[in-house]
Amino acid sequence: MTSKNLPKPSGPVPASPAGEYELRPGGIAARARAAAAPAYLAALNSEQGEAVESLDGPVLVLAGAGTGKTRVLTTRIAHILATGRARAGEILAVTFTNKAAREMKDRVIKLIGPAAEGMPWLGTFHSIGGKILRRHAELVGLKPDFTILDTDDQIRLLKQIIAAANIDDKRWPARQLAARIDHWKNRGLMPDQVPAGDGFAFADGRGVEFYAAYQERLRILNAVDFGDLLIGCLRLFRENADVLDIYRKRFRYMLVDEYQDTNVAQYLWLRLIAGKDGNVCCVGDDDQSIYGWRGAEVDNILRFEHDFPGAKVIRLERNYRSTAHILAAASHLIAHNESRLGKTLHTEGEDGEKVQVRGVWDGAEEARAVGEEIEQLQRQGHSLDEMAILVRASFQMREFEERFITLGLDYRVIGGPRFYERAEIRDAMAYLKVIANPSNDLAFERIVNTPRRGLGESSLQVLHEFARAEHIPLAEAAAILVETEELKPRQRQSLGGLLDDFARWREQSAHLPHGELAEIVLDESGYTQMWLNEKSADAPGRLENLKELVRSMEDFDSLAGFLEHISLVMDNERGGEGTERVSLMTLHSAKGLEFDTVFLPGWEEGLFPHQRAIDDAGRAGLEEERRLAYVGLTRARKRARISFAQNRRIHALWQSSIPSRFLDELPDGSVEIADSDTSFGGGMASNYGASRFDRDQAFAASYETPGWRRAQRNAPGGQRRGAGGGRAPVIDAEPVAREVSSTARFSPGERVFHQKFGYGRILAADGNKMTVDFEKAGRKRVIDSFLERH
DNA sequence: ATTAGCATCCTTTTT
DNA sequence: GGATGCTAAT
Repeated sequence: MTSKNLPKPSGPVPASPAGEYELRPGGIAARARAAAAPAYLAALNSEQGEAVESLDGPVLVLAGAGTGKTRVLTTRIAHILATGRARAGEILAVTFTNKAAREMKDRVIKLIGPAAEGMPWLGTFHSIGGKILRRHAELVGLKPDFTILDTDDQIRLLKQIIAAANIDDKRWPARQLAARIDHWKNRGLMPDQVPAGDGFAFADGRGVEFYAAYQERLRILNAVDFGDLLIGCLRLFRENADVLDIYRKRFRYMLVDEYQDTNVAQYLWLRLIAGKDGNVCCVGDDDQSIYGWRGAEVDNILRFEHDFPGAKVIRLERNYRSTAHILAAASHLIAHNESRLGKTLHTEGEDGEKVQVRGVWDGAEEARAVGEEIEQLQRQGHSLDEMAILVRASFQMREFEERFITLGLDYRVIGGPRFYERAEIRDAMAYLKVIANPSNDLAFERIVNTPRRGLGESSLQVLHEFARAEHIPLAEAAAILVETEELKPRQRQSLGGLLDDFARWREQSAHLPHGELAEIVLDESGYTQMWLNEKSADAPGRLENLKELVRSMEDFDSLAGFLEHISLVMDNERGGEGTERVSLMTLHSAKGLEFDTVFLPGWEEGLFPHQRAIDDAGRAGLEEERRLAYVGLTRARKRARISFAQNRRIHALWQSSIPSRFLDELPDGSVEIADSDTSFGGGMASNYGASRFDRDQAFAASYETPGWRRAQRNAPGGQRRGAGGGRAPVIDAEPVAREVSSTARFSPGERVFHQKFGYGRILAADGNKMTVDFEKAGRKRVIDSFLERH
């Protein structure tokens, strides 16, 4: 541990900003000066301490799972403040999510008191980017009150652009273009910087053209999308050295959380502000990089020392979360990755239980087994809050939910559609946005005919044409048009009524509390009524959400403040739940969380690792999947339970599956095979053990299931997989074209046997998909390779 | 303007 | 299997 950066134990606090900086009298700062080492430092181990105290120059903290990453980050901030090296306003601290930002702020406050309260530059990349951009909006062609579009608005805008170019948006969907543009923005590319080849990927080379048109539209609307919050800054900084200079001087210390998740644009942004040798501290874990598919560049973290010459790299390898067995399993697994900086996690804790692996017949049995185990743990006094099921794909959740409902087991789904993404919230917001800013065309368009006012496409068309010709916002165009005969009387009246409503609401907004205003608006617009009339099952929930929205508005003192906040923040926090619940979520959303017991179902080839990941990105994709497995395992403090099913229904088709290769990558000594006595005789679970551990053969090759034996029998050499069965070939790390059996192996009328459904007769064949009328199970669609002639 | 029927998609998710 | 989104029909 270095101590050169420590404040001199009893000497005066460093000069300059320190003098201006004061904590509460007699607070921690005072004690820090008095004591040899401040209390907050004493709580750290030596590596953590070094990470906190290495304040000068670039530092990369490689923080393995459960090694106290957040503690380092927050203590570092506290340390900077307490030693008077910088004031709160001189520290830039960026995170990816608002949740992480909030948590960081709370913890700093806990460490050194409310002095941290006013950290204006602690936030997400986007919120800070937005803040900077707003201050200098004119320099990049925007007005300071620009609106931030979300994905939905973005797509509607792109649809218009595609339609305007007379392109079939069926063949070239706006979603796809949005994804492309997003991708470019993630890499920090403006339309004129997109590599020539890239543009051809959309609509025969018009992608870049549309990108440019989209940016132009945004500028006219005085709007930006999420990506612009960053690349807008890039442009601002590059074109205005003086502005960049302001921030370079201001941010004496910079901290970045989850550095492995940064994309190129974020890297460039940071690099511009920090320079080559700024006091930047990036904390991350290359082994937990799981967002490559949305633009994160693992390379950023792998190349850190190269990008910031002379950077100090500190590894945090002491794990405080998991038992030795869990840690061993995770470490052994992740060691199979090639692209990594390499860390060896260790713990001083107990061995604990081994990681349990269980083979089950199908998804239903998997859910049953997990449910049973949860109930058993519950009976032993374990809290449901300390158990989680982490799935690879969200469709896997359904089976668990169904099971838990029949068991009466309380569960909560984490993730899913965010509160503010729900249609009813977005509609309500659109009303408020139009009130706050009449020239917000996208918001106006969204609600002009919601609820139905007879203002359909043709009316809107007229509005659009007029607005465009006159270069005025839609609402303004509407105000003029209602005075004319352009529209049919009914439309004219309806639109006029709406405009009058808005005028009235706008008038009221000046003196009414905005919560109350929102209520009035939702009521008088007929929006509430619209949902009351709706008889679908989710209508009551939507009304509930609207109430929640009104309630949450009361926390803000101005409508504008609320709108700004909500476009960037608003999480779907479910506050005040009293009951204990099991958590159900995807592996991705589990990052950063921890539980005593973690269930990891669905470890099957094709599902996990996911076939698409491998097809799209080959070895890199596989490695990211492996990191996901690593993230999953390291969420567990005491118990990790993995399972795989032999049969799984994917897109309404039954497929038999091969256990995940990741199972083979777990160390024997830390894994045990669960004995599952299933309704199917329980043979296979122990066979799994036998083949894997007793005979010490390549696990998959000796895996004994009826389906597997059959596949082997069918193969000419009795060895190669997939050779004769017409089934998908070995799922490999490299992209592999799926074998399609050209000839149907069965014809209608034939009698067949299926492992799961028993005997039946072929009704129809569609490629390799067979419709079979089973004697016991009824009519099912199955893949031909799971059928046997009988 | 509303709605039924049809095709198509189906990994992960934040801002 | 199911959700979603568009077309065509009323």
